Amino acid sequence: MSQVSPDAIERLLSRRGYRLTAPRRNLLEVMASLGDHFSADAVVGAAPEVGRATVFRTLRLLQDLGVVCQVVLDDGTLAYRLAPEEHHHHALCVECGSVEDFSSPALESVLREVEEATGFSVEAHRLELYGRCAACRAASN
Amino acid sequence: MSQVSPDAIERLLSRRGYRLTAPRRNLLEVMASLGDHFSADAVVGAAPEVGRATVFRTLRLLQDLGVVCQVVLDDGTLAYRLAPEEHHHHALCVECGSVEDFSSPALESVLREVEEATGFSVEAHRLELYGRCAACRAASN
DNA sequence: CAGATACTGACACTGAGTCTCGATTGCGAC
DNA sequence: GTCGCAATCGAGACTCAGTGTCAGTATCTG
Ligand SMILES: [Mn+2]
Ligand SMILES: [Mn+2]
Ligand SMILES: [Zn+2]
Ligand SMILES: [Zn+2]
Repeated sequence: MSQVSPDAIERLLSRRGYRLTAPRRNLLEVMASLGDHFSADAVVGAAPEVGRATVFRTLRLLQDLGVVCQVVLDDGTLAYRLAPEEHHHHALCVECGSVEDFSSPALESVLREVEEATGFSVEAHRLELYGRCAACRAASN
Repeated sequence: MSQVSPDAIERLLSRRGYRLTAPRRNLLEVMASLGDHFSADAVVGAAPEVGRATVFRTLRLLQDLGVVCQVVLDDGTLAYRLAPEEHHHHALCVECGSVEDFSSPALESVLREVEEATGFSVEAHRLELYGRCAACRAASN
């Protein structure tokens, strides 16, 4: 469940047969510097040397590799996030804007119950929580 | 958990002090005719007499009233849906494209456990399932 | 170090949603 | 009924997100 370093991602890229290009290295650094989630255009803005199309291509590639995931904000817009390769969900703080990953075996097993009850076979799912993080709650006690 | 009729929504609008205008009536009919979920532009296309801005304004109003909800498709794009006012989630069939609502008390109680374990206080959440519906599974047995 | 080809960047394009502002219109008051 | 006026509307320009094309460039393999 730990953060993936740009370095490790570079190794993953070449291991999978993708080329290690300057734009890709560049974008990995930028994303790591942008905090816990970022919009596509924030990346574009922070990497002026890299073309727009390349930013979107790279975002998609990294999603396919499982090291970038989408975050659905409360208004429905999408953000992106360097994320652990494992399955996880997001808890978004509406006060400070932070995103935390979490996973819950109990939750996954409830989904299996839903499958049995409804006949729907779940191949993938997405769960986002919106609320206030522990730090913000402590602060405004 | 039942479908909300255009008529009932019209009554809801005036009860809340909103005007019953021709564009609003028109859009409610159109949405009811568009099936279980639809894009904003599908509504625009199906209601040529109504201005684009009004379509988006009306979508937002109906979301605020709780009779339209967002559906996050598997690629992250948003669709809309005339939906029950109660809290619910979506099961999207990747084969036939249908959307079904469901709710699960067990799931909600797991979220309360997550709250206690993490200190994050959940004010809202969003869960979408992607898979194959019972009908499609039966068909391609 | 050369060649095949994966990758890039400029640019034009689509789709989704917002904003402004002058023109309409629904509806409560009379 | 009709009057007044705030609520609403429509046109259109604008922003932001993402895609497709295509000629040029750079990476990796041999
Ligand atoms: Mn899960
Ligand atoms: Mn729920
Ligand atoms: Zn917070
Ligand atoms: Zn189906």
